Amino acid sequence: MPLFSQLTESEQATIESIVHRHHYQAGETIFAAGDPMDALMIVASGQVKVFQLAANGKEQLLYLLTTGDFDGETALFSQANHNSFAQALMPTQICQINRPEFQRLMQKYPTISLNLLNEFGKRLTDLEKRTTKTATTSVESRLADYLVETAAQFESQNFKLPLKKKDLATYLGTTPETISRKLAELEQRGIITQTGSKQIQINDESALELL
Amino acid sequence: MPLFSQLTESEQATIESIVHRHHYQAGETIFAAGDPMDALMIVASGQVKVFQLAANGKEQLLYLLTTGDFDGETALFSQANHNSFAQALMPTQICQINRPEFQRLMQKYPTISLNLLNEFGKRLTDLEKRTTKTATTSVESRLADYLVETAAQFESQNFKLPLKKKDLATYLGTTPETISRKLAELEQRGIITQTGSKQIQINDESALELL
DNA sequence: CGTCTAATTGAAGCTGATCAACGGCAGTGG
DNA sequence: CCACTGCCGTTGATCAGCTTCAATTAGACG
Repeated sequence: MPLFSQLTESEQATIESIVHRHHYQAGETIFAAGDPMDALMIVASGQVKVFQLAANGKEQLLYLLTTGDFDGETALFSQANHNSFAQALMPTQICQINRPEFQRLMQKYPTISLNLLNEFGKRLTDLEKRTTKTATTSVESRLADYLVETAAQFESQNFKLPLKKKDLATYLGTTPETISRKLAELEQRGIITQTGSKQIQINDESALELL
Repeated sequence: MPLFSQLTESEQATIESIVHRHHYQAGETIFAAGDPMDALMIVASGQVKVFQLAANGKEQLLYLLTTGDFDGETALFSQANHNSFAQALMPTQICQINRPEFQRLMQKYPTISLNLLNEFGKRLTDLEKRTTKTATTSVESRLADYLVETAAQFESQNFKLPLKKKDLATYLGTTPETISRKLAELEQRGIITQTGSKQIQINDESALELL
């Protein structure tokens, strides 16, 4: 729980008692756009995708949350509704803290708001970068970029995509067909190899980087 | 100064004494990507554009700051470098507060960090929405959306674009040529009228909204 | 008044979306 | 254990929206 990492064990235990736990199966919706947003959601285990739906029905993947990630902070201060959807991608444990209780925590432990500010900052920086990439570069280079970043996360040149290609497409602002084609093209050029389904082997990282 | 709005007058006066003032002319660079980020920047008067440059040289406009807006918060906690550029679009007054002094302020007046959190939240929500729009809808509908929002800000159906079309293009993730064409098309359809340069008259707001 | 940048307009080309059909894999139920 | 049924992913063909390049005009500012 990075949010509470600076607290002592007994303090963290107090938080345990405040938290409400929920379990979701793969495919289940955790919240939908329009739902009142009155709690902070922390992913205890599993994987959650957070996305928006455009008026034309197209999906945009915003965040992929895994253990320790959280969401729903935006309106922990002012009342508001969700503007995105959250869906479990696998069996997932969620902890929730209500707004009033979270506000009390923040007052008691100011370090929490600092952690929050840091997390917000990271997210902003990340989104700014993604916005720029999506608007100014080709699908090919966005995909290349994603592969490099993902390899860095896994600390391995051989990894399994943590996402369905369908979702990866909406993350990169494109379609599954295009992803499929571009990956095939990269493989043909010898830059990557697709072993199993979703399993990717990077052969020439520098080539990827200069796309 | 929305950041300090909850403080008393004398407290705000104290802040006055901490602040470093700078003046920039139209076109001047306030900071560039790679510069060390060690101060919070507040726009006292004027207009500032914050943008990123992609590897291919293309520009992406992220924020347009006017009086009272601020930037540079992302690294008020951890040392880091700017990843964007800021440029004055007209004669502009800037107030700066160094990291250590700002941190002291935050400790003394916790309301400031709440204000910061709120502002971060707004920015995140806004960016998420923009990312979705850019990735999932046509230039036409993004432009229509922008016109509606801008009219709402000015509280008038007849307003002057606060931006050069060139910059508007990078804001909407397209090119000046396309903006020009789309505006001409909207005018031909009778939905808007372009009176002076940059002066826009909305004739049929509902038509814009359903694009 | 002259210069420089912004904006417009035209023509051409390309990237990527869309539509449709097929193959494959996984989970389900008999 | 096998067959059935969806969904995911792939591949092909077509098409449109937008970018790009180039040339011209308009506008801003000293």
